[in-house]
Amino acid sequence: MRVLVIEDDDRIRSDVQTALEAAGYIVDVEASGEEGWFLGDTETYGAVVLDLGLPQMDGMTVLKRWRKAGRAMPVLILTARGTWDERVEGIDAGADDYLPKPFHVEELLARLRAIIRRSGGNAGSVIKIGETELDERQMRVSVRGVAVKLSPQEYRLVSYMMLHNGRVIPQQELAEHLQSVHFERESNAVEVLVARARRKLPNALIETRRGFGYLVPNERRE
Amino acid sequence: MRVLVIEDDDRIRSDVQTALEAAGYIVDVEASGEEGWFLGDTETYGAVVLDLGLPQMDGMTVLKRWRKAGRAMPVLILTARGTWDERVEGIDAGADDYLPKPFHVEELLARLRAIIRRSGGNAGSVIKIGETELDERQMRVSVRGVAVKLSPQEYRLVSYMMLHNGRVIPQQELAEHLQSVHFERESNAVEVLVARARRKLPNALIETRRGFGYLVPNERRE
DNA sequence: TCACCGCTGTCAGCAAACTGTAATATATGA
DNA sequence: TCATATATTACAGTTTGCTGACAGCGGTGA
Repeated sequence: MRVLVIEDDDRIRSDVQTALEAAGYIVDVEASGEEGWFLGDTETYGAVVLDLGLPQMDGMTVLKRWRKAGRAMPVLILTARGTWDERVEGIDAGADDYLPKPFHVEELLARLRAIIRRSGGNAGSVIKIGETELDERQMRVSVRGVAVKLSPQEYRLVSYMMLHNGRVIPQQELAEHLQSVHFERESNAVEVLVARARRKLPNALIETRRGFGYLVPNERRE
Repeated sequence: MRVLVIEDDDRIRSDVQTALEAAGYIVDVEASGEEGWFLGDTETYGAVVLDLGLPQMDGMTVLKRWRKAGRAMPVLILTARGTWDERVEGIDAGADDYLPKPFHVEELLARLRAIIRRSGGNAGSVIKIGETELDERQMRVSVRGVAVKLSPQEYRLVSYMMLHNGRVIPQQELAEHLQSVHFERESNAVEVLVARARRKLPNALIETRRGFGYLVPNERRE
C-alpha cells in the first residue's frame, strides 16, 4: 500500500515516515503543499496523511482541489489547530478522518488502517475470506489458523488484495501500490509475485481475470 | 435516513435526538446497551451513534458483536474516556469515527454526515435480468448463482448489453464499443462474439432484432 | 572479510486461452 | 422462393499468464 505524507515539520514527517514504513507501507513524503498536491493529483495512493498548516498552499486547499478533481483516496488530516469548527470544515471538505496534534503514532496507524479499510468497503479490522485471515495490526496472514510466512512484497500484495476484496484489480494498480517507482510495461514482476504468493496460500484466494487483473472474491458474511 | 442513538445519559441523549431530528433524520433512541444491540441487529439503520460507557452491555461489546455478525452500518462512537489506546481499540473494532465528550452538536452532525457519505459510496451495483446477474465490481456474470466463465471480449459485450437493457443496440455500436480496431462491414466478428456468449448464457438473454441489432429485454423490477 | 541466505526483478520458454477470418449452414422477411 | 442477415464451425496467429532458473542486492554471522 502506497501512502503520501504531506507535513512541513521535519521531525514529525520523519517520525511518521519511519512508523509507516515499519508498518509495511510504501511511503512518499513531501514538505510543501504545492508539491504534495501535485503528487496526489498525478500518482495513485492508497491513503494520504495531510497536515493543515502548510507553507504556500494550505492543506485544506490541497484537499479541496483533489476532491474537486475527483480524487477519492482516503485522507487523514493532521492539525495543531484543534478548534471544533475547523474540524467541521475539514470533514465537510472531504477528509475521512481528523487527528489533532500532538498524537501517538499508534493512533495515527489505527486511524489510517480504519480509513483504508473503509475505502475498501470493510468494517472489521480482521478480514476473513474463505480459510484465509488477514490481521492488519499484526501484519499477519493465516490459513486455517496457521500463520503463513510471507515476504514484505508478498504481504503487501495479499493485504492490498484482501482489503479490496470483491473488486477486480488491474495489474497496473497493483504495480503502482507495490513500489514507489513505476514498473515498466515489459515487466512481469506482478505475475511472478502473484505466483509466489499463491504457492503459500489456498488456490481459490486469488483469481485471475485474464485481460483485466486479479480478484479476491467477496468476503463471506456468516 | 434512520439513525439509532445509544446513550445512557438522559441529557445528552435528548439533546442529540433533538439535533438529529432537526437535521431531518428519523431517530430511534435507546439507553441500554442490550436493547440497543438488539435494535441494531434486527433493524436497518443508515448510521448509529454509540456511547462507550453503558450499563449492562459495554458499547465496545455491542459494536464488536454487530461487526462479527456482519452488520456494516457506519458507527460513530462517543466517549468521555479519551485515552488514545482506547481510541485505537475502538477504531480497530470497526468504528467509523470517534468523538470525545464533551462535543459540539455541530461537530456530531458533520461527522455523521461524513460517515454516511462514505458508506453510501460503497454501494455495489448488481444488475439482474431474468436468471442472469451482472456484478460490475467483480466483473462477473452468473446464472442462477453460478459464475459463468467469459473471455474479456465476451464480458465486455455482455456487460454493455446488460447495462443498456431494454434498448436495441446496433452491431455498429457494439463493434465500436468493443474497441475492435479493424471492423469492416465485411467482418462478422460481432456475430461470432454474440454466438460465443450465447452458448454460455440463457438463450433468452440476447435477442436478435434482424436488421437493427441485438436486444437484452428490460430488467424486471421486483 | 567472506560466505551464506532470503528477497526480488528479469528473462526465456511453454501451455492455454483468446479472437478474427473465412467457409458453410440456417433463419427471416418481402 | 429468393436475397440477405445472422449462426455456426473450424482454424490459425497472436496474446496472455504461469513457471523455473538465475543474478544482483543487502543483511548477517562466523
